[in-house]
Amino acid sequence: MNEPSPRRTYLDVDDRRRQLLDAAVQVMVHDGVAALSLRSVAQRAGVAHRVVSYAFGSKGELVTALLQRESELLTRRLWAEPLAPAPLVDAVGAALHTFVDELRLDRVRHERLAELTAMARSSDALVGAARAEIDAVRGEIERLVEAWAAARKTELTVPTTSLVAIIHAAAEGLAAWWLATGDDEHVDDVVRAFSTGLVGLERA
Amino acid sequence: MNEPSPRRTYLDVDDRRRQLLDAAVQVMVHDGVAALSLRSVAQRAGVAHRVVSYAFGSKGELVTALLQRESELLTRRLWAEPLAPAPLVDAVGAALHTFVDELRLDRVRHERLAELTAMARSSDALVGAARAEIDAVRGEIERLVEAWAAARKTELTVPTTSLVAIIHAAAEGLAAWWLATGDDEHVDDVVRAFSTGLVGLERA
DNA sequence: GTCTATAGGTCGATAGAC
DNA sequence: GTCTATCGACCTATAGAC
Repeated sequence: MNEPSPRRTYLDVDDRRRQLLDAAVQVMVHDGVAALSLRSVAQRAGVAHRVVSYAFGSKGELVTALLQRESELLTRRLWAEPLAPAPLVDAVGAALHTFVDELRLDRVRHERLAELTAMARSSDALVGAARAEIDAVRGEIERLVEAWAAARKTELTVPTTSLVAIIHAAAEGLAAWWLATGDDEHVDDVVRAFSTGLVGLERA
Repeated sequence: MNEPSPRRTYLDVDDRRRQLLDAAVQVMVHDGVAALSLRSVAQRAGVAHRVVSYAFGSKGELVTALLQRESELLTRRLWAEPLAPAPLVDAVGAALHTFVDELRLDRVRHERLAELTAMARSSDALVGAARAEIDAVRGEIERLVEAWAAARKTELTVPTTSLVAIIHAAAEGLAAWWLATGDDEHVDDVVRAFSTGLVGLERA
């Protein structure tokens, strides 16, 4: 019944952390953020729960690391594609479509990250990480916009920060609305409206 | 130290529930969703924690009732103003400004409701309530759009459901983006872009 | 008011890497 | 032999249920 030789596997702390974060993501996706605990993560990873304490020091550190890694990874994925060197309206419209497609590929995971982020905002210990996530998103969008502007060689009629804020808000809206409703039927309408809102922001 | 006469106050179950939900809102706003417990709510209301069990049966029922009441109340508040009988772009732009103003009046409370809703989506017991919240929002927007259309006597170039989805997504975006960033400086830009996206949806 | 389950945190011992 | 990572056991606080 019992294993003949318990054969411990020894990992470097950094590797162990990565492995445990993978396990944490699985727990979160499968059973929800509320199910995250030292024990559930340890069980999923096949180690004693003490190992999680050892690797992260405390649950707070685990959640902080999880939020950081997930938000960075998923944010990068969502904004991986460069903006096409086309008129602003078309470029952003295409980007928003790509954005939704990316959400679709890992719907539950994005949903759970949203939950984790919402939770983080009301926690003194995590509010910093939530703030960093938002800054990272803004940064990614800014990067895309600047690359696009350089390729297009046209001028904006508004400051870059305004355009970034608009695209950011549109993306948040798309994410929140689609994750909540799953309304595939109206995605095109919403994307079209959001991109149409950009007319006049680029000087011909 | 103790009150001389403990003078119990007896309340009808419905009144007691209302009072406890008020207390729950206070706990949630003051200490976050994670701090919600039978005991914290009871303490805030000044009753024995057993009373909360009696009134709601279980914590799940308490949270369900809380989510229902909060989402209905706040949704109604956000969409209380009728759409002005003006061109669609202007009417929706004004509505979105009102929407943000309303968010501002009770920022933390809206933030916490968002957290509660995100949590509800991954809970089998609460997903129904979360779904109902979304339907209620859609219903409110639909009501406003229909009243506006009746007053304007113009036609839409898209189905009503499309316009509702667009406004809904815009509102979600505004809420998520503004609650996350608190970026008052760019609210006007975002609202302008979102309403500009509606050009052409109304037949002149 | 009490019981119990859960979960975070900690200690001593040990297996395995170097 | 020493150091690091691992494990199981234990303690305590919290919170839901009865």
